[in-house]
Amino acid sequence: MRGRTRKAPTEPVSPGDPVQFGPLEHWLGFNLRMAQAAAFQAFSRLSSDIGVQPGRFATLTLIAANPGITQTTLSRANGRDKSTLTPLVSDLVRRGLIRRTRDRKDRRTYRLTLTPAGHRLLDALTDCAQEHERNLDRVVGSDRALLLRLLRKIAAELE
Amino acid sequence: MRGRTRKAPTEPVSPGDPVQFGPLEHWLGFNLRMAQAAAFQAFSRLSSDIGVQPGRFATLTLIAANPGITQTTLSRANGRDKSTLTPLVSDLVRRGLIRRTRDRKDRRTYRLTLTPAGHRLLDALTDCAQEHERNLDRVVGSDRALLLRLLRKIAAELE
DNA sequence: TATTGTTATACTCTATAACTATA
DNA sequence: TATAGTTATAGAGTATAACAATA
Repeated sequence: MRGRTRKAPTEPVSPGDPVQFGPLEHWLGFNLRMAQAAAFQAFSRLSSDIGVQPGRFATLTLIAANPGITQTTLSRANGRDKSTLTPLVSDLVRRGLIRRTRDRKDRRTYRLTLTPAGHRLLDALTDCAQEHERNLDRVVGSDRALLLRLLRKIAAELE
Repeated sequence: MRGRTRKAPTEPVSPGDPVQFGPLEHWLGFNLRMAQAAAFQAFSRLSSDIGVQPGRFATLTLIAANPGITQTTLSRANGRDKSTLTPLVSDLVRRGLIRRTRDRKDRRTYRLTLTPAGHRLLDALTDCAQEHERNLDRVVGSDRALLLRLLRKIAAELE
């Protein structure tokens, strides 16, 4: 098996030479990574003047869709440890985008909601996301629904 | 537009409650990220006993497919700065997986090749990747070719 | 005892800028 | 001057473990 994709050692690859991607080219895993990276960068460019990193977008959207959500629930919803949320939440509070209020019944938990400023910023980010989606639609055309279904299936079944 | 996805503030979301994903659910960008993360984690699990991080895989494959490639060419091939390659290459050399040899004509550049141990390790990783691809194939079924084409198109056209 | 959130710490991946050695 | 690679440094993003407050 070894050597399948090797060029002869007498043809070293120099800057400017075309690069062979070998078996990577045919793998879904690799192309999923490349497509995701390209899409994320494109969205970052679109939202660069909003003043909040694109990584905050999902967090703000989840708080908007689940007002009063707790930090632990929120961290589970996007599959990260609760400790990763502490600095993120502090940052969003400091910017005046979200509000943390203690639960009356259970004084261990905080309830998260968006402030009016948070809603305005999320609306701006959502506009970017819609423009981004229109760009993606232009690329995938009529296969959009199928692509969405396949991506969801991958996320669900590879748990 | 604001409030489209908000629940009434009288129903706070507690741990255990179902979480609303709001508009995220319908966006290709978000689902691309979720699918990629799930696929990467699945591959990490499969390759966990090989003793090299899955992120090294693309680097090793590119060196195998382009023996004698220089660090600058390699860094461009996967879209990262050349400085990010220095510690990565040092690590792979220290593990005896790749060889760095100075070019005779241009003594500024190094030529990278896999060692026999590097080829053996890449073969093992490739076996994992093939198993991973079979798992993905089982998820996407007969839509594999279309999915691959769409992912490539996204990566290419969103540059 | 168990859970919520915080803190301390560390690791990966990435970037920019200034540097060296060669060209 | 320009290029290949290194170094120093920094910033996201993530994780684990130990902890305080509360249940």
